[in-house]
Amino acid sequence: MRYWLMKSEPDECGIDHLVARPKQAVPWVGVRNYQARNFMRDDMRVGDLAFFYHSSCPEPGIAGVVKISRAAYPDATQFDPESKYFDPTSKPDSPRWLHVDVLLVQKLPLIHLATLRSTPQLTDLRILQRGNRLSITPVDEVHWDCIMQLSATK
DNA sequence: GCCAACGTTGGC
DNA sequence: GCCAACGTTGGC
Repeated sequence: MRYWLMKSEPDECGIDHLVARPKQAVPWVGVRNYQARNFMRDDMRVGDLAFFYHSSCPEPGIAGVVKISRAAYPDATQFDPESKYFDPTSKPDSPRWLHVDVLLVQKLPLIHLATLRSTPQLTDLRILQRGNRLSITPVDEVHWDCIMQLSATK
C-alpha cells in the first residue's frame, strides 16, 4: 500500500464537502498534468491512503485523510465543452485524462503548512520542496507516520 | 497583487 | 531537439 498527498482548493471542494457526503465516492476530476495523471494511472491502488490538502486558500494545510476507492478511469469532463476542464484535443477513443475516486476516511484538525515546515523530520516531504506544484505526490511511510503523529499530539 | 518555479506551446 | 514566450500554481 502506498501513501499520497492530494491537493484541493477548499473553495472548489474542501474537507467539509466530503464530511457532508460521508461514504460517497468523490471523483477526483480535473487533473490536467501528466505527472499527476501517471501517478493515478500507474501507481495508485484501491485502498491507498492520501492526505487531503487545502491549497490556494487562507489556511493551507492538511485537512483530512481519504482512501482511494476506485482505480483510474477516463475523466468525462475532458469531453464536456461546458466544463472548465474541457480538452478539445483529447479523443473519446483514447482519453488523455483519467481520475480515481476517493472516500473520506477522517477529517483532521488542520495541520498548517507552517507546522509541516517547522517539523525537521519532514524536510524531504515533496510538498515542502521549493517550486513544487504537483497536485498529487507520493508520501513516504515515515512522513505519513510523522504527520499522523503530529495530528494525534496536538 | 507579486513573484518564483515549473509546464506547455510552437516556431525554427 | 532547442528555446523563448506564455500560462499556471500557490504561498505570501
